[in-house]
Amino acid sequence: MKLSAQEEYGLRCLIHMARLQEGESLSIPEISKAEGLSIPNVAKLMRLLRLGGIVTSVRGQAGGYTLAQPAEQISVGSVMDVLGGRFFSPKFCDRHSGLGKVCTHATDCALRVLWTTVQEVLDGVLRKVTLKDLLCGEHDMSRLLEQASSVQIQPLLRAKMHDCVLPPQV
Amino acid sequence: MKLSAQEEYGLRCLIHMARLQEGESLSIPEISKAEGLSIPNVAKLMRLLRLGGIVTSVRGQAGGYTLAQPAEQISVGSVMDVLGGRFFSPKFCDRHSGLGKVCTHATDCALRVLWTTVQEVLDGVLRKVTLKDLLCGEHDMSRLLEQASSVQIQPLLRAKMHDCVLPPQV
DNA sequence: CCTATACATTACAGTAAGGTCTGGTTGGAC
DNA sequence: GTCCAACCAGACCTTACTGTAATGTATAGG
Repeated sequence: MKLSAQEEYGLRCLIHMARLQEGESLSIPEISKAEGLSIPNVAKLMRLLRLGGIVTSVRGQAGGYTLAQPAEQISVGSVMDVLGGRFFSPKFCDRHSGLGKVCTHATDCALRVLWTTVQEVLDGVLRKVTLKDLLCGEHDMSRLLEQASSVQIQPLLRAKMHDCVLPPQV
Repeated sequence: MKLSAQEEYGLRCLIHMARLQEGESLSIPEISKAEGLSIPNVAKLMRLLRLGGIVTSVRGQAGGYTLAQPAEQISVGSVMDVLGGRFFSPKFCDRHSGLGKVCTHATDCALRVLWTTVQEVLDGVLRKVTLKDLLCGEHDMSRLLEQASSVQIQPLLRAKMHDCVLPPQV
């Protein structure tokens, strides 16, 4: 449950692109120089982001990368999904059932509810912060986060609970 | 930023131990059987938890593991720290400065504020949930999480901001 | 004592992720 | 048409994570 290098570096590259004016673009060497990352590494990150639909590229001598949408419409959450996957995906329980085919707690799992909630809380914060928000300084950033961090996820959880058919408690 | 197998499996083992009565203990083979994990893997997980101070062990024929504290005093957050490390540790920026010695954004980094906030939000949820809470069913769990997920972290953030000496905005 | 049981420790193999390197393709400039 | 900058793609290497194996050590019971 650690922040990964790809997530950090990829977002840093995007921050530079969010500063561009209409019609401008950035090449891989330019991003590399600005961020202090190797050219091959930037190329890989930008490819990932292109495949994820976050940026678009133009080839050729005057080519480069631009954001696929305006900076204020790209959330940090959507970028994180592309760069590092989700904290708790639906496939997680299938892939971690231990030696048996199904998890011991398959029918009634308090952990699963916990992880789902954590995922919702994360989404609540990360989907409210856009690339444009990251352009301001630390100080302005903190103001935005005060709002985003007090997420109300009760309705989401309730809906989820209704889908669960619970066995009788022993 | 994914939930790791160690975090999931380790917590599952602890859930079984939280069900023990005073004076009882669980051996590695017992945990292994209950969770459907291999004996060596359980041994590795329990060793980690012992080194982290979460459980205590007794050797010998009548040995086994017990929780180091009552289940209601062990938070999921403290267990996660032992099993998978923290989401955003202070060392992160040092280790991900790119090719240069210091990060390009060292002086004023909106990302750093974002990650710090995410860490606070995670702690807000995970430190409020204890092993004892995980013993109940999914339904009861969701009630607890409704409270824990509406965290107020503003005071924490404000304090953090005061420590930052910000350069003048351009 | 001696033995069976159970934890402790170290080393190792398989797998996935992060980064690098190389050759290929595209497209504008001259 | 030729050249070159820049993107594109895949293979490759290094590192960390995950799970396994084997050996050592401590305690209870006969």
